[in-house]
Amino acid sequence: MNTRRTTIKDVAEAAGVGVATVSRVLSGGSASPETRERVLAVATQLDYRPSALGRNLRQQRSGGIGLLVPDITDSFYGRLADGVLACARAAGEPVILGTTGDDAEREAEQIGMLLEQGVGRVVAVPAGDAEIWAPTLRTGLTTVFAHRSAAGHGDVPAVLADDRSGVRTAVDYLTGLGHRRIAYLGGPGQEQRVAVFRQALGALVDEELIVFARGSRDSAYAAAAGLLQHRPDLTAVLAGGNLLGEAAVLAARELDLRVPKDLSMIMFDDVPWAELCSPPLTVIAQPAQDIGYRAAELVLREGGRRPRGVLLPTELVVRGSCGPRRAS
Amino acid sequence: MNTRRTTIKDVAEAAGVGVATVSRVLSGGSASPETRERVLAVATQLDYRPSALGRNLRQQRSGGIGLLVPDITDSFYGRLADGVLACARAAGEPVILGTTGDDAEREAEQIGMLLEQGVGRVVAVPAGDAEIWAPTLRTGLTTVFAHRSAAGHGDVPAVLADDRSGVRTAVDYLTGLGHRRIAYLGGPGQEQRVAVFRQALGALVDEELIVFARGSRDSAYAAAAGLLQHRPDLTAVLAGGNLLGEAAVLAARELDLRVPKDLSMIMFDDVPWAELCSPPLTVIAQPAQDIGYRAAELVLREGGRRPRGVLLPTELVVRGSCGPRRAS
DNA sequence: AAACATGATGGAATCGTTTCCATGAACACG
DNA sequence: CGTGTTCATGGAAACGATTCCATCATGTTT
Repeated sequence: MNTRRTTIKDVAEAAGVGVATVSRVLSGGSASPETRERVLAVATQLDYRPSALGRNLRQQRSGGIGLLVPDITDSFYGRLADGVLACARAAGEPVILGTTGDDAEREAEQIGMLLEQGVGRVVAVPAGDAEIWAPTLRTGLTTVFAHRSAAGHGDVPAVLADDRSGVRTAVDYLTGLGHRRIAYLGGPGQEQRVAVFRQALGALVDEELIVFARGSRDSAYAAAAGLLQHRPDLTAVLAGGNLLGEAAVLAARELDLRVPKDLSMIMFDDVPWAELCSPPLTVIAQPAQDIGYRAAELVLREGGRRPRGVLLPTELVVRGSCGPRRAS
Repeated sequence: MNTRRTTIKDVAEAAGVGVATVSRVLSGGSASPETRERVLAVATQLDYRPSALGRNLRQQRSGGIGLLVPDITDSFYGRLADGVLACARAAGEPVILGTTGDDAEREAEQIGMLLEQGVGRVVAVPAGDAEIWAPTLRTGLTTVFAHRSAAGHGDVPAVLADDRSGVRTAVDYLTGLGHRRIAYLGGPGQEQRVAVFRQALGALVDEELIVFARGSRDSAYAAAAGLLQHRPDLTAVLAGGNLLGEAAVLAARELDLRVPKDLSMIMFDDVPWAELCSPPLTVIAQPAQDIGYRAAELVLREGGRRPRGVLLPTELVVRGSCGPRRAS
């Protein structure tokens, strides 16, 4: 099969015009109505599709948008990615996906690859801190952070859920139910949430009840089990993500703790299975898909100056995993 | 900031050689040891990264691999994508992700974009049938199907879970428990599974108990609820995916059916929440991640001829959602 | 009617890389 | 010593698009 791609040259020849004219017509430049029509007709007839390769090389950027998430297996990031994809599709741009495993080094590696590919726009859930991002930002990479911003963030726009309000609501709800010893089970990059947690809890804060896991399921389970075993006196736990929540449910079951009788639970991120769980989990819903969509929108808006950031609302969804403090 | 990228020309100049030599050294061609060393030294010192843009244009393909899945939000496809990403990362190749929503038209659109980007390799969960894929295959796109092959499949290699064995095992298990009226709740592209289901069930098959949903959550719920309401005499249901399983659990709960007392359930695809569910769901586990990894491996092996396909084993994981047939 | 503004048009340069080909040096063999 | 072979090397073409710039035609103003 000798089917070479049809190039702009073929179109130009078939339409009896120069390549420059074809390019102009196709990218909306000025051209006389009759030429435009002829070129368009020939182009569709020949089924001409401009090669992104040639264009990219010429204008020194590949148009597409890079997407860096810690773990595409995590339902939250799956939904976030879906939002980015939806926006990118509307704009006709391809999305290059990479996972960082919440590891700064791996993140740097992925950024290197994106740069090599000529990608000029990135939506990222940052793993490294601002210091690590600074050099790559200086390369001219248009960046928008999603879900969390780099610690000590520079002026990179970020699309975030309103963690502050979410944590406050959760803490208020739990203290309102009479709970005093409330634990926070956190994941990578949740320093700010914890700060708010401390602040909201005030005098009740107990540093031993603040525990961090790394990104993996194993790590989450270990942290949850350790917490519950080490401090059986706690009566409520706030899990900072669906992985952490899953781990907490598992660990509680393992220790024969009854939810919500022995232990009240709130989980960040509403996932479909929260309703299937027994008891159904009370959660703080985050608009993951919106976060992705808005971030993609922001990163594509290259012309006008971008707002510093967007804060999207969270919502407490009360189901059945929280109850009054148990009599101790 | 006037920081132009360092090009191969800069390296050549700094090393006192021609650009051709630099290119050869960097891509493993022949060169004298001392030149090679000098060029390498200069390249690292200048932090030179070859631009994929130039290379791609020259060799008419973009190296990267395209990944087309119905829905990145679905845990199964998330894991599949993770496998593809892992393999691609090992090979240093970028992955362009697109979602098809199990819609042939949208799939065609995504393929068009990939072609435009010069992508020459695709791992896809096909939505359209073989007839739809034929023209794109003729363009020279190296394709590997994952999870399912296009109906009336041509000679495209495919990496599949052993559905046949999975369905048989599930049916055997349910009939062994005494069930006679067993339903299949299917999703897009599960014709082959249903065929096996019919075959395994033999004389027990009841066409009314075979129901299909489209890809969405709503559609899955509608199908499940409709099935359970219309045929309250059925005693077991086999759900063809985690979305379908979720819908079935929800619908059963809505109708106050007790699992497994009133209704036994088996779900295709083991997801983390299957264990959290109440009762924990008996499932047929599929190696989603492996499927993705192997598919990527296959699509990257361009030289040697590829095997026609790979079949990966499934496994019945017995939990608590199946019981003996209820006394009717 | 001359001068000038406007707009359509095509040739050619350009992006950064790979690869073909010619050149020249070094070396081996008869 | 001459011829042939091997090898490293650099110049230049090619890939397919965009875009600068010169050219030419047309219409407008003085």
